[in-house]
Amino acid sequence: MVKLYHAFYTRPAIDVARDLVGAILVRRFRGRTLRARIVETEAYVGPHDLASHASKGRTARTDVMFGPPGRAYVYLIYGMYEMLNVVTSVEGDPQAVLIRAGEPLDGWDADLSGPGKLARAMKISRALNGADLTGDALSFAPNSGARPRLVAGTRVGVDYAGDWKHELLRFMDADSRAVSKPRPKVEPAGRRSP
DNA sequence: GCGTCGATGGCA
DNA sequence: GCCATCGACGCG
Repeated sequence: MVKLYHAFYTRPAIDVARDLVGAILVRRFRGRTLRARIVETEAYVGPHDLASHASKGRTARTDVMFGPPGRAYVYLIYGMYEMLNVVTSVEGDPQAVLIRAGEPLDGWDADLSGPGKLARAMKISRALNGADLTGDALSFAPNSGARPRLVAGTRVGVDYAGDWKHELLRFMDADSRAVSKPRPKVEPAGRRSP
């Protein structure tokens, strides 16, 4: 299967975030392969982005974000959920894309409609923090089907981020039902219940 | 359908 | 003390 390589990740997080919607996440775990079609992402665009962990500076946790692109940044949140991110841009410029939701492939039945649920179901934990995404355990394959109809929204759970909370840096496949819970407040044009 | 709340641990 | 979350629960 075709794999995305370093050139794909060596770009601004906003571009990578948009291009990852529709791409395939491939996880190899104990001899099995789990695949999912990504339907929702968020971009964290640099140290000046107050919603980004990198705005706190380089620490033990955020160290991977400051390293080379094309690696996984996985952290624990709320004491029980792991979040999968992809490091982008160039070394020294901490940008990343959060993988928020996906649809299981190959007849696999799973609920991947949220970043915590996706990571748990795909056996992604902090053990993969820093993992090279061109490697065997975790990788992405390009979108091979029709390009998804993209919609943008504000990022979830970043009310503390000042003006940055209003930025439209969340990208979703408008036609997927697996998009995570806080749905964008978008009314379909020309239709309303009586 | 929507608002509220608690779980649970690492981090600054 | 705060989280880039989730599921359970109460409501009417």
